[in-house]
Order: sequence, then C-alpha cells, then structure tokens
Amino acid sequence: MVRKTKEDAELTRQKIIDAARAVFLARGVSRSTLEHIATQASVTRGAVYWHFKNKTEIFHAIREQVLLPLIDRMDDTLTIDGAYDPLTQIENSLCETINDLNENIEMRQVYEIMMIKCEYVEEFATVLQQILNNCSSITEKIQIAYERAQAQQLIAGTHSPRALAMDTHLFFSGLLHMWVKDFDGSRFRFQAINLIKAHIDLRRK
Amino acid sequence: MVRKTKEDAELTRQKIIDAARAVFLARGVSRSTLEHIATQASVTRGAVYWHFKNKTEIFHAIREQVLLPLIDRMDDTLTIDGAYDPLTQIENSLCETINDLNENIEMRQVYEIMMIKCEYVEEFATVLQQILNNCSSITEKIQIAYERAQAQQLIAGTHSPRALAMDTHLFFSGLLHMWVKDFDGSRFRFQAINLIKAHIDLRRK
DNA sequence: TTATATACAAACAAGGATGTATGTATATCT
DNA sequence: AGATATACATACATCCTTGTTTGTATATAA
Repeated sequence: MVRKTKEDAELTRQKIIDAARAVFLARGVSRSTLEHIATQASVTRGAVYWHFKNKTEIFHAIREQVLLPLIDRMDDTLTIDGAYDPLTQIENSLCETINDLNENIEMRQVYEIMMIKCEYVEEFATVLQQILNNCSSITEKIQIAYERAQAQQLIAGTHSPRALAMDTHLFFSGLLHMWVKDFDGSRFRFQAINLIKAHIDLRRK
Repeated sequence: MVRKTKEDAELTRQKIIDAARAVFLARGVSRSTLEHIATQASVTRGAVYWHFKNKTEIFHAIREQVLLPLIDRMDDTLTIDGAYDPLTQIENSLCETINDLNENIEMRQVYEIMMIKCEYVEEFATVLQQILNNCSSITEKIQIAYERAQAQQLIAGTHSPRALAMDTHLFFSGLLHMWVKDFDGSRFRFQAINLIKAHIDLRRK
C-alpha cells in the first residue's frame, strides 16, 4: 500500500521523529544513518526523504517538539505572581524541570541527545546560539523573581539579583549536565531535588 | 625520506595529536577522518596508523595530555594549607582554571571538543564514567576546603560542607559549559572571574 | 470519473572512509 | 658490515552512506 490519507502521513512523520530520537540516543547523531531511522520506524528511506530534507531537519524537529513547550512552561512558573514566595517559586520551577526529566521519557532522551550525543559543528552550530539565547531568557526570569524576593526582604546578605540569578542558572545548568551524565542515578539524579533546595536555602534569610 | 630517528618519530606523533586537536575542533570528532588529520599534520594515513590504532586512540591521547596535568594542579591548590583562607583557596582554584582556559589554547580546544564536539556513544561512552569520577574527586577536595572554612567559622549560616561543595561544583560545571559555548565572550567569558567571586561571597560571613 | 498530486517504495549512481597489505629507505643493533 | 626492526608512504579492497531518480498505488480534487 502507498498513498495514505493526510492523517496517516502525519502519523508516519511522527513515527519517523520518534524513531530518530531512539536511534540518535543509541548511536549518537552523526553515526545514525537515515537507513537506521527508517528501519526503526518500519518505513524506507523514501518515506524519510519525503517528510524531511535530511538528517539535520529531523534533528531540529525533535528538538523543537520537546523544547518549545518546556520553555513556555518555565516562563509560566517563574513569572506568575502566585501563592508562593519568589524564592519558593524559583525552587519549584527548577524542581518541576527535574520532575519532567524523571517522568517524560521523550524529554529525557532529547536532553541526553543534545548534551552528550551531538556535535555542535557546521549545520548544528546554530543551535548553540539558540541555547545561549534560551539561557539568557531564563536567567532574566530568575532575576526578576530574585528582585521580588529582595523587595520582600527574603534574601540573606546583600547580593544583587543579577548575580544571584546568574549563580542559580549556572548551578542548574551544571545540575542538568550531571543529571544526564549520571546514568546510574547514584550521584545526582536521586538527590537533584535536595541539591536544589540546598541551593535556594543558601539565599534564604 | 623515511625511517626517522626515535626523536623524530615522537615529534611526528605529537604533530598528529596537535593536528587531530585542530581537526576535531573544526569538524567535530565523528566527521574528522584520519585523512583530514594526516593532511593537517603533513603526513599520510600510514603514519597515523603507525602511531595510533584508530581515531579513538588519538582522542584519548588528546584528552589525557591536557586533562591529567590539570587534575594534578587542581589537587594542589585545593589541598595545600597555604597562606589564604579556605574560601579564598576555593575561589583561587576555580579562577586559576578559568585563567588556564584563557591562556592555554590547547586546553581551551580540548575542553571545547569534549563538551560540544564529541558524541559519547560506544567507545566514547567510557569517558563519561571518567568525567563523573573526576567530578567526584574534585567535589571531595572542595568539601574538605569547606570543612576547614567551617572550622574557622568563615561561613555564613548553617550549611553542610558537603552541600556547599556540591553546589560549588555544579556552579563551576555550569560555568565551564557556558564558557565554552559563549564563543563571542560577551555573556560569560569576560565575567567568569566575577561570577566566581560572587559565588564564594555568597558563603562568606 | 478522470486527472493529478500525494505518499511513499525500490533502484541507481557515486563518493568517501576504514583497515590492511605491501613497499621501502634508513636508523640501529650486533 | 650485514641483518633487522623501524617509521613511515602507497596501493588495494570493502563497505557504507547519501542524494536522486524512477515507479506506483491511491486519496482527492475537478
């Protein structure tokens, strides 16, 4: 059979994306061939080339599908003036991301691919800029929360919200990297939440 | 000409390593072929295969040549009971690493390769375990310094040296990753030292 | 109902990349 | 001084991988 309905086609497209995620994770992006991906998706390379121009396009599709919703959600938890104090809001925001990583397999896989199974050269180098931009945006959100915390006199000592935000962001950035590398979980995964709490407690008055 | 003297041979071996570092940096590890490396080193693949079993072995040679001395030096600055107070020792140790990155081109290149130009799959997956072990060892050193700082009552609030060390390590880990990705320097490279100072100041009484 | 565009499968062509095998000039050892 | 091992260069065979082209059955539009 050939020529499926529009919905069928969208389904195979998604099947290819899912297959690519699994293959990238297992073999790394550059060692993954379109044949690997096609086989994993139970289609031929013909189908892959129909839906995507090349491997790079699949890579970007995978990345966007998981990362875009994540950024939106992070924005929400940090900027909404909710029931918790600003420091707790930051803490919750970071913890939520860790929970997502624990529960959402696809998100975990994408993070692992982006962090230790991809080489940022040539066509992929542009992603680095996007990552830096995301980081800037997140740091700004955290900074705003710290400013509110300072206004409410929740912070010990005298530290600029900017510096606090950078420190928190770098801490979390390191945590994510270690979380991904720590595949047996013993060193970082199981205590990630406690590490976040300790980090925020350092700032509490 | 062929059959050089032993010293000549060692020289070509080093030339190949240097060439590989440059090629890995420019094209990423997996897209770098032995032909690329040989050409860059002004030799043929024959020479490369004489000195190394394959690309993976060159990779490990590059890594060890830069990382092993670094670890030794980090050990020294952290464990020696020198003229500075423990918190300043930690600060200096981190700042020294950043200074190294700024001044030592080869070290900078190796960090960049290991962090964003290499896929940790198959033969390279073992490196992840080594990285985790290094991290553990560094965290322990930092923890000991924090314990001394606590004994001297230099630390604000009541936080366990263990938690402080983990937090510092994760912060620095994140900083290194950002330092590498921030190729134009504007966001992290130029203010790395200040970020470290701010991080340590958070702990000072 | 027929024409056309769609959603693939299958076949084709070409260029690398790897590992090995072979050749060879010359340090080095005896 | 001759033998041997060394330090490569060159040539060879094999296996992928990629991109494109062609074929084709069938939704879908006219």
